[in-house]
Amino acid sequence: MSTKAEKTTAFIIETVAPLFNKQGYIGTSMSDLTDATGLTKGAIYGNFENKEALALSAYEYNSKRLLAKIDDVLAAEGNALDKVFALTDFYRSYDVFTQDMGGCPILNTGVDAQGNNRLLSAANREALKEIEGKIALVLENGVNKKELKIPVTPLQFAKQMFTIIQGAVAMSTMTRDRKYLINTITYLDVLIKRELKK
Amino acid sequence: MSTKAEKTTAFIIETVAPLFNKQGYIGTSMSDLTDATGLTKGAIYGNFENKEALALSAYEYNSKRLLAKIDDVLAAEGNALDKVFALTDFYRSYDVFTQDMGGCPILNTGVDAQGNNRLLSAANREALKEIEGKIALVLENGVNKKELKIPVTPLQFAKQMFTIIQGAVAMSTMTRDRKYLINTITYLDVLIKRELKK
DNA sequence: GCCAATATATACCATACAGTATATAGATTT
DNA sequence: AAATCTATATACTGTATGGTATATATTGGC
Repeated sequence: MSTKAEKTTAFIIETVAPLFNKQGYIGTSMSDLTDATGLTKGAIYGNFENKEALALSAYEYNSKRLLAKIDDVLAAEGNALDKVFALTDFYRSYDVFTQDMGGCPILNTGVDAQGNNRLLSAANREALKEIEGKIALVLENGVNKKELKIPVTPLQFAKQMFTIIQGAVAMSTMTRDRKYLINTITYLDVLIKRELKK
Repeated sequence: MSTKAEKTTAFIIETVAPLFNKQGYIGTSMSDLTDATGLTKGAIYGNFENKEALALSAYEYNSKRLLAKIDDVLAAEGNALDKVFALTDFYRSYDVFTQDMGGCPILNTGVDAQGNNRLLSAANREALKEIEGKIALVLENGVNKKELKIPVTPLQFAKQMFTIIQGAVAMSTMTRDRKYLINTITYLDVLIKRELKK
């Protein structure tokens, strides 16, 4: 159990993840990484095969943090509707949550990797799918327990919800104005109440 | 009137705009540009001060194309509601419109330039503001002519609408699935009918 | 069709890039 | 504590980068 290497591996990932997220894959150079970590190329290449492998690990680190948080939020007390509102509540201050990640990993990597990195792009699509699945599951359970009614399939509603949320994330990211998050989530809550009320 | 230079300047911008849009500012190298245009660095640097100035021109070219199209769409026959639906209709097949641009310039540049290029980022925010303004103006005219009622200010409603639209653009871009566009716009039309009906 | 002005191509710079081979330091085992 | 194994630092590749100085076409005015 080589604890030393595992620790530095983890340290590198944690330190480097926000950089990749903020600056993109190509926009982040190896010297950015050595500067940020205080380590040398030797250390980094000793722990990762190449820049792409590190970027992928960094993305997985970010997306797993987000997914874990969403799990946590969706595990809120109460019925399915309470869980859904716990989620919208989380996204209301999503900018705060993603601050030390360097922004929304889904949006940033999803757009950045699009034309530049197939692996990252695929990992991003996977993460997206997982989030939609988690939301859909809550809705499905709610339907089964007759806590709510949905006009479409749970997955479809989840996709619709998440699209609106991600729109708010995109707009507040691009304009650097958190009002987009706040106002859109407020409106989304109204919509959810209208649509899901039993 | 040096027609020659003006022509090549325009040619360079047109040829290069989709590349910058697809690959991002840093992700697009000067050799990408010489390859795509068939010109040499001498020709490019003879027409543009540097890479950044060219990228900015390319972005302006794309965003102006989009803004002109939006103007065109919002000039549709009929009352304000007809114009709004002409807009949602345009966005329903937005992926087709942006195909030869290399994707949505607002989203791509908005996210890419965020951490890498202040000028591009500012230009993008400006374009965003203009789009919102155009939509808001249509709504305002509709209110004045008593063609529709809005529960909030025209600008606020425009921002809300555009956030949902941009969410659909972001999701369909990241997943490469145009259903996000189609389904979200369909739902948005329902919402608009509900909210704006006089 | 010649000449001046302009526009493009060529050849070159310094620097930054991702990546590697090897040396040194640090930890682990006995 | 010695020896061994592992992890990090150093020094170095070759290549690509954005940018420039200068040479060569190409153009438009007369």
